[in-house]
Amino acid sequence: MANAPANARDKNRLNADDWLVAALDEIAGHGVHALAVEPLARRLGVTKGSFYWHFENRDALLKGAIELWEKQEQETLFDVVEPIEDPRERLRRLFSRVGEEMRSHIIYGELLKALDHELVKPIMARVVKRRLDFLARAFRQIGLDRQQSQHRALLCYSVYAGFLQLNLQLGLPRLNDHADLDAFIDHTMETLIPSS
Amino acid sequence: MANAPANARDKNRLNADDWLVAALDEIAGHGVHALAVEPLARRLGVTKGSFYWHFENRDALLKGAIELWEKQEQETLFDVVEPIEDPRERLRRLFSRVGEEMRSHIIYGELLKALDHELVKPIMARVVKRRLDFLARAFRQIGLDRQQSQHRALLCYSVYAGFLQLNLQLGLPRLNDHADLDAFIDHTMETLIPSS
DNA sequence: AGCTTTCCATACGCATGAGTATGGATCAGC
DNA sequence: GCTGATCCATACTCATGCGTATGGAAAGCT
Repeated sequence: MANAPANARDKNRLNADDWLVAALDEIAGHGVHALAVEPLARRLGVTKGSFYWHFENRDALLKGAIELWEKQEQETLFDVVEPIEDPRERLRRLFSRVGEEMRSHIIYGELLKALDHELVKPIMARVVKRRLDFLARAFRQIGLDRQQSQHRALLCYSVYAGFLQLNLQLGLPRLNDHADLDAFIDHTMETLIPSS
Repeated sequence: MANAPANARDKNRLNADDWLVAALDEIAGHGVHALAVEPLARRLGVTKGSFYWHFENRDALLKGAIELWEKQEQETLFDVVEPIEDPRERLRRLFSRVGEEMRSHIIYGELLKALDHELVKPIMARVVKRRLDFLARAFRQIGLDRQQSQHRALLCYSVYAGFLQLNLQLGLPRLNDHADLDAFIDHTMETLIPSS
């Protein structure tokens, strides 16, 4: 009875969550296609025998890892930004998040690159839809009409997705130090968030 | 003497260019990581023996394919857009290209997803730099200062890169038909290209 | 103490893909 | 019509990764 106490690490044995966390590390470090059970087992100091006790197969690990990320993401990001009443301030807070919580952005960037995977696509589809709706709602509150709000939301989110790829993979020209990154984010907010 | 007449297909034997074209097809269809010589050989109706005659290894094929794409891309896109004098019109022409020449965009999107590959990164780095400079130059001519031009260029290019991922992989909500896509592109141009 | 559940190691089989070695077939040129 | 270059098939080796089968050790319960 009672759900397993999650990350217990009783003696030095593993549970499913340990594998999920390690899987997210691997995704963050080398991408979805690099997520393989044997290398992961080596990193955890065990063998495949352990893995196939906790999971049905590799896809189950991948699915669990992504859903864990989705859960953490929704808690640590939207539950903080959502309650802000002023829509402009809410958007600004959201934009400035790009310079923080790197791990989550990195994982998202890797998931974006794996959208062709049949397991990743549906999960990401609902994540993207939720975020687009969130953005569109804010622009709606600012005063844009329905169509403009949806377009502006997609525009903003495209910036986010594209910037992640360009900035994380290539070390974008001149954006190494934090000051320039902040300047760029400011420019982006001024351009994409209507002021009047 | 004289360079081999490229795509000659003399009898029914292959040359290096045939492999490069097929490689780009494979990249466009299933991404860089799916580019493998044995499946490609099957698709071409030959065996690996043929491949290793024309190429040193898989990396050579990948490198050649990307550079072929880069060459075609630079010819068919920038040589057409570059000569337009009015910077705003030049940018608009560039933006509207997103709805055309899908194959090239698809390949670019796949290359974006493979930026972690050591062979892809340097090539894409120079492609991105060239395009960012191109964009920044246009904004400079419109009247933005140096910093603003660079920021706006990066902003535009992030939109491009991100939109590719979202639109090509997920079938973005509501943007199925061409009319909505055009409307979104119009919205993007109005937002990102200064009017006065 | 004995039994059961939980977690993991070992040792398989199977598939895919890279790369090599070698010989056969075909075509050009003399 | 012989020769050499070109293009490709066949047949390997090697490495990696998935998934399974099975037994063993440790922990918990009774």
